[in-house]
Amino acid sequence: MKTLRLTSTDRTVLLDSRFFARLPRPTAEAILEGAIVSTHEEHDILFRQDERIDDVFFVLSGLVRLYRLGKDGREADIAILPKGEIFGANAMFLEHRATANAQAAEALIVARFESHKLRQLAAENTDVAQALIELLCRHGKMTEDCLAEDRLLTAPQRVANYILSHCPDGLSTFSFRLPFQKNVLAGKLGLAPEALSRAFSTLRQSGVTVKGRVIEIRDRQALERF
Amino acid sequence: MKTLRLTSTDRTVLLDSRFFARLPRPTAEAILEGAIVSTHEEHDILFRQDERIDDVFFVLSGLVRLYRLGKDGREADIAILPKGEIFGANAMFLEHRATANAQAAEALIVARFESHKLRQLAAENTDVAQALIELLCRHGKMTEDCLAEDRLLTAPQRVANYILSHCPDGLSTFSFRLPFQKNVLAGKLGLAPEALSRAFSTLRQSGVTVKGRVIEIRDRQALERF
DNA sequence: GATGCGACTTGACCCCGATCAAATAACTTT
DNA sequence: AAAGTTATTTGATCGGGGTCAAGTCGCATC
Repeated sequence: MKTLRLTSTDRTVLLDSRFFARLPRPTAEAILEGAIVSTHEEHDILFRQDERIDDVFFVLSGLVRLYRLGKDGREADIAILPKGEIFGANAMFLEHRATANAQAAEALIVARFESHKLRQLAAENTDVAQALIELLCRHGKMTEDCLAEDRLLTAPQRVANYILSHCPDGLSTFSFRLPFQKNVLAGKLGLAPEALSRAFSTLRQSGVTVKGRVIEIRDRQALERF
Repeated sequence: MKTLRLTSTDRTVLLDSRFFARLPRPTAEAILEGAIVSTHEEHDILFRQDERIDDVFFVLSGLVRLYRLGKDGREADIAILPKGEIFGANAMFLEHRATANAQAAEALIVARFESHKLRQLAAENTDVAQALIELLCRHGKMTEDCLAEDRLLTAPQRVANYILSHCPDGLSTFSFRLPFQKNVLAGKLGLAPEALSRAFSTLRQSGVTVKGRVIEIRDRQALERF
């Protein structure tokens, strides 16, 4: 891990992100003040479940995987965070204890902000508080979605859903590139890699073609029916 | 459904709840102003997923079940809310759309507050905003816990966990009464009722006795090992 | 374009938990 | 307390997905 200071492109990524974009510019700048940037290799651990953390993290580039560990060492992904996402914010209000492990799912650059400072700001400034509230609502809803998918959908259905979530409305045929390794996608969907693979081959009969990381859809309706 | 006004015991339940207790009394009172109370029969639906809701709800007595519906009509519980819990708050910040169905899991009394008013208050008053933030963090963590349990634990392990969460530290032998029907517990744990029943009989060999709603533990350690 | 390694797929097998059906227990009502 | 519900348990069966073991593919490197 190497630590650096914010570059000007970093600032752009930050200020354009959902969280900061809704804040008045000076407020956002105030938070950026004192931010530290660090780079990490794939598989590096940023922090562990139940560990004390005193920073809030922001993904400048790369991918973070949040996961919990079972007693037997098995891992359950809680969330996959791409560029522009914040994590570790909930720890601020939960005794500063991380609720999950955070790992770089690929080469990664993060910015970190002192959480006591951010928390202080949230306590004084309603804009910051609002931004946090919206962040937490969005994350909460995503976790709920995940839980419901796990309980209601089979593997092929989850994959179909995932694909559809990347397919703009209206288009019936469509193709895109997976934003990460199938490995990671499997974890995100709560599946073993083998199960993801099998799900893709099941979906072949509904017009889904997989070539490396590129997914092609021939028939949106068929997927929706699945 | 019948609608009433707040009784004085209602006020006590509200003001003693985690959400309101952390607010300055006058602020709390301001929110209670204009609250409406309604009673519901078991199985009544309070609102449906994606429906517009303009209130935040508070459980005065009874039990609420939040669940999502699958395309095939199957249901997945997102949360079970006992007396003192708030729900529907996240909708305030998500276009006023409910993220799940809400149903009375037993005879129920709820208070409701106009969400635009509460939201307004949160935007002006940092105490209210803080209270909301903490609420959302707690709920978020609970959903995460649920997701991780689903992915990491077998049915008997989830049940063992649930029992342990009701067993004060230190005690090795212990007994308590389930706060709701096994039916509801099954849903909360993401199990079919039959699976819950079988889980209980599996745990019998680890010193768990079930008589109606009463659960008795002979050996805490055995449960923890499970 | 050959080589090599890691990512992905496929096959075989098995276990957990869903589902359906039926029996039993626990409550309500009367 | 008897009758009728409604909850819960138990049995039997089945399917989805996890795991382990081979392959095979894709991609980077030279």
